Amino acid sequence: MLRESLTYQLASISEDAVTPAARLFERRFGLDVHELRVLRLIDDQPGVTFTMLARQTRFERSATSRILSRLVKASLIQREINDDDARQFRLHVTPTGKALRERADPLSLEIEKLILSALPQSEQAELRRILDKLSDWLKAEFIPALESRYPDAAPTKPPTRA
Amino acid sequence: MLRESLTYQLASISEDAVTPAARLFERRFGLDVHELRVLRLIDDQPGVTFTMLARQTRFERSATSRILSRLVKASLIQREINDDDARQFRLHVTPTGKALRERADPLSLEIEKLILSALPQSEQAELRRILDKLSDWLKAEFIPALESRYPDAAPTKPPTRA
DNA sequence: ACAAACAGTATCAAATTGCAACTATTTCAA
DNA sequence: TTGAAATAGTTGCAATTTGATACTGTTTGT
Repeated sequence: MLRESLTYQLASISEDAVTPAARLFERRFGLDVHELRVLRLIDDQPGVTFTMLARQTRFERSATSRILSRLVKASLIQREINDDDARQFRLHVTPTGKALRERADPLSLEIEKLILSALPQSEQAELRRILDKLSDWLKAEFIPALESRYPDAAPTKPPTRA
Repeated sequence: MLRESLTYQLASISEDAVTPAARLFERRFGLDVHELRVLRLIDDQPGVTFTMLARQTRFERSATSRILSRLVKASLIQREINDDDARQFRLHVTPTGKALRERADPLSLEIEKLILSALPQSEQAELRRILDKLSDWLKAEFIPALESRYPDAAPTKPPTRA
């Protein structure tokens, strides 16, 4: 009988942790976690462009665009055309958006502290260290390693060029 | 600037790890990770009942039922009515299903080993230990803890009974 | 023998996704 | 300087996924 896989365990943990917390954020701020994440990304990089943003969100461009529209409609984000290149928007968080974020961040930190309260201090730090290492490795090296061991793992779409 | 949240980091890791591997399983075995998981659950508990199974899958009953139907159609799982209670099915993996699982398990183990190759042995063990602890705590204590600190985190549906 | 509860499936509308088409602007080259 | 190709971002649409509800068949208990 196979031990529960690491990937499944990670997915379970994140789901168990995220789902209940997400409901709380939605109740309090009217934003789901995706919207909140986009708000934060923009706030941390005032003037980002849509394309830059979409690269960071890990959802599709179209999904990102729709989230953005909702944030704009809610007056949390402001789009303004870039003087240098009128195809681009520069994105900014409005004062309302900043105020919302300032209320949301402490709650995020509290919840995170609550989750980590399952572990002694020493293990909290250790976990973070290990996860950082693991995510760096996954982003940079996992896919190449996987595809070199299992050539059939490669995506079909962009193959070796016709 | 808020550090990337733990929950988000966990979700990212699991997605980065799962998505490329899932494609491989689909190619090789024609099963997605959910189906494979259900197959394994049944194989580990021959004769489970649908309700028991649905409790373990963490998807909805209707989703579980659909997955099950696909597995049955593919002749990997067999449903037979329970003699004691004809409302229930007892689920069994067919020989075909067992054969498939026997091919899939080694691949799972290899991929897991590959992912963990990012870490030295000592940290691999440490990670597992900490994650086990964390997931136990989340399953048993997180929701109550969250709801007692933030009463508005409670689900709306089953409230305090009218 | 009949009402209520239970196991599991099927159905259908709503939400989500991903792709491709589309508009507007810029670039570059003839 | 004009027009083809590339780029930024949005929108429409079809396909899939989801979730709730209804439904069938069986059992339980009175």
